[in-house]
Order: sequence, then C-alpha cells, then structure tokens
Amino acid sequence: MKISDLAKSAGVNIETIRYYERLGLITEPPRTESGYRIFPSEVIQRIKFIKRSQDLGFTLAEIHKLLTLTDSENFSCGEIQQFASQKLKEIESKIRDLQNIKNVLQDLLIKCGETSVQGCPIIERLQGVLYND
Amino acid sequence: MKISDLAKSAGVNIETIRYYERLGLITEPPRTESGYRIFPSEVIQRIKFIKRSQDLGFTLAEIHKLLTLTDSENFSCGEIQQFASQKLKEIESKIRDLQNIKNVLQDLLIKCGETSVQGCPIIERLQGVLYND
DNA sequence: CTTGACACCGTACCTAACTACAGACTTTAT
DNA sequence: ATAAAGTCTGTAGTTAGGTACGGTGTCAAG
Repeated sequence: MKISDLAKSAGVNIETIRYYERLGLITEPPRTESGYRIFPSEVIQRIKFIKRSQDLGFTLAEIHKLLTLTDSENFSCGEIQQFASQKLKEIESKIRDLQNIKNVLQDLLIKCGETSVQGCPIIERLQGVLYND
Repeated sequence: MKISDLAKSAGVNIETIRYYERLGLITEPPRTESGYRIFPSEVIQRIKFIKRSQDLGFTLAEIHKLLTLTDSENFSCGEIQQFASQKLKEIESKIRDLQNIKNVLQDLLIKCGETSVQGCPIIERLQGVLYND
C-alpha cells in the first residue's frame, strides 16, 4: 500500500507517517523504482500501537523503547511491566499535583463566596497577601 | 533597580523579564540615558504574581488577562471568580483524563501478575488484542 | 498526450514558555 | 587606563509532536 492508503487506514496524516519514519518508530519501507514508499499492511497495526500508547501517556521516545523491546524475540514482560509501573507513578504524581491546585482554587472560590467588603481573595492570594493555606 | 537585581529578587532569569516585557505582562520601565532599564521595586511582586498564577495552572495569556483586570481601577471580583472557576473545571477535566489512564494502567499491571503462560497483557492491549475493558 | 492527483524531499512553521547567543555599548573595579 | 562584568538589541534555538509548503517528479484516466 502507498502512503496515503496507510494514512487513511491508520487514521493519521501522511506527514505523521514520514515523521515516525524519521524517528525510527516504523522501519523504512521498500520503495518502487521511482522512489514511492510501499508499506506492508502490518504497519497499520504498528501505527495504531503507537497511538494507543500515546493515549496511555507514553511519549514517542518511550514508545520507541517499547517497540524496540517488543521487536526483539523473547522480549521480557518484566521490563515492560516496569515501564508501565514507572509511567503509572508519573501519572499518579501528576494527578496529585493537579489535585493540590484544584484544592487551592476551590478554597479561594469558597472564600470569594464568604467575602463581604474586603478585596478579592483570589487576587490577594496571587499577590502573596494570603498565605495561610 | 537594574534588570539583574530584579531577576535575583524575583527568582527568574534576566531573559524571562525581557520576555515578559515583550508580552506586555510588565510595563516598559524607564531607561537611563544609556538605555538601561530601571525597574521600580513593585515589579518584584508583579513577577511573583505571575509565577504564583502559573503554579495554579494559568497560562501566560490568561495571566495577561488577569493582570489587565486587576490593573483596572474597581476591577470586578466576579470576573476573576469566573476565570478561576473556568480554570478549576479544566483542571478537574485533566484529573479525570489522567484518572482513566491510571485505571487502565493499573488493570494491565494487575493482569500481568495473574498471567501464567500467555503473552504480556500490556503489549496485547497496545496491539489491540485486548479490548474488553 | 495532457491534466489532475499523488508522491518525493527538505525545510519551515506551529504552540508555550522560555533560554541562548552574537556583537555592540556602558559601567564598575582595580 | 584598562579589563571585567553588565546591558542592549534582534534573532535563533529548545522541547514535543506534529503540520504545511514549495518545487519537482510520477502515475492513471480520458
């Protein structure tokens, strides 16, 4: 299949495919005499693999490592587990950070509701006036 | 104070100050005859305001609006509240997304523990084999 | 046999928030 | 007086993950 067929099948842009090739996420396909790329159909699955991995929060650099692991015969599930649990930790950490931000914003909004005459609690907090949290 | 004094006091890079000036986050300061910027000391607080706002998840574009609001006399606390609650919603949405990712990763890691002989559940999921979640 | 659709390559552009650098000028310290 | 350190400007580079474009070459249909 030609590059536009692959793009359609995998649901990505043509340029994305060439980009992935440059990054080494997909191997360089054979070419016609005139230089057109001819892709084997397995590449569709490979691109979908990449997209699903991105959905799980992996970066392209990490996906590259993942693919290298799975491309090797007898890859170790253990290494992949370690990879995934590392990512899990990162995601949990991001969630905690966002949760903290959420709490601060919620507190400030509650204070806004309670305030009678004084200044805006949100602005005061940003100005460094309030630091009793 | 000169730009490097301000940078030190506010805990940012000199280039960051010039960048904020370009963006209009801080007003253009007066200059000496030779063209050196001379900052009033309030700018320290303004830069800290920007940094604290970033910590709460606001982008520089949003902070620009926030500052415009608070710079105007008689700014409305209501507008700022709306701004903050919009941001709160965005952050809650990000938390939900990450929570979903976390759940999928956790499920996969649990399945890894249970697996006896078959392939790695993580890789199978990424390959699209598993879609019973 | 020509027109339109596709493909090629390399490079530039996009967002966000900086950071670095070159080359010129000014100020400060010794 | 001279050298080091600071500041100026404008531009370019950084990260991540693409997207777009210009100029050229190729393929299939009418």
